[in-house]
Amino acid sequence: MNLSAVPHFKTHFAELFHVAASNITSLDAAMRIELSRTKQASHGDYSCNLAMQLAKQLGKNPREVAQLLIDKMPVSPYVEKIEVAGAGFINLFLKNSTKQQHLHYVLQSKDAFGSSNFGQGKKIQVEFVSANPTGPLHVGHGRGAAIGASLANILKAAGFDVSREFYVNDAGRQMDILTLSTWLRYLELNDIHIAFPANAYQGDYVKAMAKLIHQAHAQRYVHQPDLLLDGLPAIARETSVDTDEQLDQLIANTKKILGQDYAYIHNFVLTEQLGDCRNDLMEFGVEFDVWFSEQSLYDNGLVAHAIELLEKKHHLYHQDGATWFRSTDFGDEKDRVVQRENGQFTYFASDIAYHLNKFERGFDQVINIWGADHHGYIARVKGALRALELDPTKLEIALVQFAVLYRNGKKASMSTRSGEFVTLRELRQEVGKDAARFFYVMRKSDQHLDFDLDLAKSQSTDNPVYYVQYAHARVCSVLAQWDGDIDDLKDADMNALSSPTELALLQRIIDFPDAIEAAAKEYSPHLIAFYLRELASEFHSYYNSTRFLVPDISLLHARLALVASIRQILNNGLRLLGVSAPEKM
RNA sequence: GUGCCCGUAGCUCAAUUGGAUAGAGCACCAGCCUUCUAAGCUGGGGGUUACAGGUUCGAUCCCUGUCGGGCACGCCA
Repeated sequence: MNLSAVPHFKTHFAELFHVAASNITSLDAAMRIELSRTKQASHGDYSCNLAMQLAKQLGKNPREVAQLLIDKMPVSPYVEKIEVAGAGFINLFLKNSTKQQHLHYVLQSKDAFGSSNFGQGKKIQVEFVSANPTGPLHVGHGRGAAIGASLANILKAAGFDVSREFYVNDAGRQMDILTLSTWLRYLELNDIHIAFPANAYQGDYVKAMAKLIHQAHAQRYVHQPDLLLDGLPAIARETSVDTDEQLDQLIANTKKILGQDYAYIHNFVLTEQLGDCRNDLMEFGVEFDVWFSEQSLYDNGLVAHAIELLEKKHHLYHQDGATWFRSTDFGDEKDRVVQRENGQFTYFASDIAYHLNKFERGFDQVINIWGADHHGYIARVKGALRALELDPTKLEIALVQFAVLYRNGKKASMSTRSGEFVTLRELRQEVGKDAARFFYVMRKSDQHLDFDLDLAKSQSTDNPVYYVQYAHARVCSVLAQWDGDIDDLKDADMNALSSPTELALLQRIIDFPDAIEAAAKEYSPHLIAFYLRELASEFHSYYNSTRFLVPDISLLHARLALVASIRQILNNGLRLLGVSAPEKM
């Protein structure tokens, strides 16, 4: 059996309604025929509001239109009955046998059940995390990582051709500050002490990198530290530097003193931090197809190229020695500098080049997952795309709100400038990968997340991760005690699965591909977390009410086919979220 | 001050993007282990969807205003 053979009831019914409606009137091309799942069993399994939408156009009351549609509808092999209800809803009831037969598809599709061709192989890029490689990832990056990775999995399952990308900010001033910080720590190891700037990187990881350089090269990079304070006020000799201008002066001096060796240290710290970041993410179950270097945009002349393009299209002007992009022509609040008075391009300039490059790589859709604090950049980036005559609707920017950690019911400190912040690694060590991944995507991503550390660690009914995993482990335990071949269940007679609980579970199983499709369409991984919780809940209830290992072989096989299917879906769903599905707990 | 996002049960959050009687989980109360994992289940109370208008067959969702909260407003990245 191939996947396309799995019936998709919503599209099936939509097609039937389309035929019916076409027989009655000419359909507006913009009109979408939508099927929705009902909330109450008395309303059947699916309902359609098409009659209410057509009522005005036809000049008839909605219930009348509904009946007309039903009369003109081709017969469906899956439907038990169709009813008009309420204000003009059309409710469809699936045959029990239709629901029961669906288990065959689950057991045969296995890992692929839930996947679809919704995305039609369209090329889609998801760019996420993209943290400055200047220190360890913190818990804020963790949420972006979890959401991005889950979304990429979901999109892939929904039939998109997905590319995961990490944009490495390896070109900017922050990297210079890290290089300076590391060199100063290195000098300290050589007994040369210069007051450490307050606004440089304070973390212990900087000292660790300095130590590595010292161990490998001893005094090789000491040079002439007495020139370091040139151009700085005398006070800088006693107290630490703390303004941006002074820090920039220190960086300039360092570059002069180190000459060729500056590149070595710069490259060393970049490699170290990037490696650490990659490792951290890998342990978190997050991997990328492309690590895209900002520096490469400069090296290949793409930044200059992008700015030239804007110039040619007359969207730039020069003022106060700087070059400005007239983004107010494209809906931004104010114009933005792309090239500074000192000749350096701004971060925005490289970002324009980066997005131009993304579009030139031929993606049908590009998704940026950004921290919510970046929302002010959306207008200018989209504005730049329009200025370059690119389609801004191809770029979707998904904002992720911050996660706030709670311990003992109180806010846990998030980040301070002293370098003392909660890292993603610490979070993983405290609550584990599974809980962290699940908690991060439990809420809609554009909502604030209260991350309860105690709850994430607790091995109790309250913890939604354990709740879902426990359902999986329970099925495994039952199947292990049965000790038969699961492949035999594919041929089981499912007619015995006719209790309300069982039929509800079967419908829930049928819904899984729709849940993935909705999550893909809305860029909303939390829908998968909610779906899994509901499936687990219905399973636990079933488990407590019904015995599976019964003497009647036919009944036994039918029930085991059902719980084996549930296990398969729990497994598939948890995999999308990067959460393990343990066989024992 | 200006712009964007948000306001749903005591708490944390959903609600198929305009559909039917707004749903879950905590917490609270009362029950269920001699039986496939009690990390589980069953039942119960709890709401003027911040407030006031408007749009229509129909609004938590769309529009306007008010109140309250978050974020952003650099030739930083």
